[in-house]
Amino acid sequence: MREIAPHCEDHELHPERIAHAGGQMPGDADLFALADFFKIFGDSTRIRILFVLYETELCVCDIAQMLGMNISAISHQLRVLKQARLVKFRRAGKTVYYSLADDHIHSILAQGMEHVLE
Amino acid sequence: MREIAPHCEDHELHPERIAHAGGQMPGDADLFALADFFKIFGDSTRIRILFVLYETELCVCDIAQMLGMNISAISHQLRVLKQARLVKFRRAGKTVYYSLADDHIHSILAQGMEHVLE
DNA sequence: ATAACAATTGAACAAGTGTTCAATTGTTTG
DNA sequence: CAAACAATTGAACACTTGTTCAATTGTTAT
Repeated sequence: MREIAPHCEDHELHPERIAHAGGQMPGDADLFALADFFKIFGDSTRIRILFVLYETELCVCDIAQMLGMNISAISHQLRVLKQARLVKFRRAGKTVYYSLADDHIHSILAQGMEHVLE
Repeated sequence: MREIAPHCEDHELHPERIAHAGGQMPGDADLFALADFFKIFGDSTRIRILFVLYETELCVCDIAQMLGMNISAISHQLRVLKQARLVKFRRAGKTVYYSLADDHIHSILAQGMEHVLE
């Protein structure tokens, strides 16, 4: 028997505010999707990968060298970024070139960085 | 003796691209700060808290009730949001009211949600 | 001062996550 | 076909993180 929010069970403290806040909220599914979306950006390795791809496409090897990490680690993170559709790729012979998926990603990175720098 | 990016040590694959990509990159400190910033949004409980606060201020008890979680869990997450300056608060007697720190937070949430919904 | 209530805090636990190492896939060249 | 190289994958590990429970702080009212 698990107790949840025990203090407020009987007397809602601010029912009118709760009604207002809950009025036009996104659904739970969308909220979870949003958290998952931000989660991708919440890792320094992935952020650094996204920024080295900000202006040009690069192969896995290039990225690994620029970040001073081994290729396997980069490849694992590229897979995450790929699945989240933040990067796209094209194969040219043995080499695979990665780049940002679309301009939306640029603007999200830019806005986030703007907030951090202020 | 740890090996890093073993394949590309001698022959950089795309030195001109690397120079281009690394040209006007943010410094490492800013990149790590940005990752930490996004990390805050990357949890469904925190995202839901931010959204119930989107239009109105609420006390801890209200939030706990709306999210169906106990007060302690909410309070812990509010501390994280407080430290990251995503929410502000005011005390009124025994009750503490939380609200979004500034309009910047609204726009980041809105832009993120817009991306998820498309 | 004592009681009651909102909220915070700390410790502990379970669950999730990023990196490494080794092995494997896919592609090109001799 | 075999060798070489870019990249991917899986398993294991250490590390981080969110929630819970219990105890504590801060405020108000009797």
